[in-house]
Amino acid sequence: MEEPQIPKNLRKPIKKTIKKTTIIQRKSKKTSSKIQKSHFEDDDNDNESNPSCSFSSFLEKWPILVSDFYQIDALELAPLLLGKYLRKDNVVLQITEVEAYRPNDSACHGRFGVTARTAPVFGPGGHAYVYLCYGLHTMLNIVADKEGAGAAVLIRSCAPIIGLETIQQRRGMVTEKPVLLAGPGKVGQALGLSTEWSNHSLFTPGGLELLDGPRPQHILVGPRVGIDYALPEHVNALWRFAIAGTPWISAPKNTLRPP
DNA sequence: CGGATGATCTGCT
DNA sequence: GCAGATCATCCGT
Repeated sequence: MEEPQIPKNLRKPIKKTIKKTTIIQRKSKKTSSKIQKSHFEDDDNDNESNPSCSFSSFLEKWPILVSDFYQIDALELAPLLLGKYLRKDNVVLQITEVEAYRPNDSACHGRFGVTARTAPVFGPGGHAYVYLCYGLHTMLNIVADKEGAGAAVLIRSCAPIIGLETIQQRRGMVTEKPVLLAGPGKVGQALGLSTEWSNHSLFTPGGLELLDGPRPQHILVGPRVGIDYALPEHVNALWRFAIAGTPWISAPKNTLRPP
């Protein structure tokens, strides 16, 4: 699988990148310990904070989720995905913000039926649905529910867990701030996804995998982003979910509230 | 910090 | 043709 090129308008002049590096690296040491704190129930997890803790012990602690996990309504699956880990080779991201898209949902890509692009949405749960947005952003969804249902969960934001340098390289910026991974297009870019990853199985070892993860203590809900074309009942539905307290949330944040 | 804008391609409202 | 589950940059406060 080839590494997708960074689109021209998303590239930065080399001068600026270097300049930023020095500024950001100074700040990052302070913030990193703060970010790790206590948005999760079992906080004995030393994998993220202890650099000497090996990659393999992380993988031992958080096994790949099985196919059965996904065979439920997208509205039920979406909040369950918060805190789980996305892994592709040496990069691991933790899911912090998602949106559910469902059958008979005027905002869902499946609303016109099966097309070449949306076919994976109608497949069995547990596969990726990756599509190109605005011609340049790759958006990662996780297909939900039984075969034929037509439901998926959009991954809107993640926190970087392992492989920060690879993530920064793919994103074309050296920072640990939310601008690195808060937004669905950024997640796709950080994972190095192209539309060729659409329909990839997430429960089969190799390639892109979804691992179990800690359960968030508190969850926020809100209306979904960027679906003004949909019916009012779907525009207003509170089908966006995020981990309470995490900085890894896309805009707008002020529409999120406790359930 | 907020609003406007261009990039770039897919499927059809 | 055109709008779209977006993002980074530019220019104004």
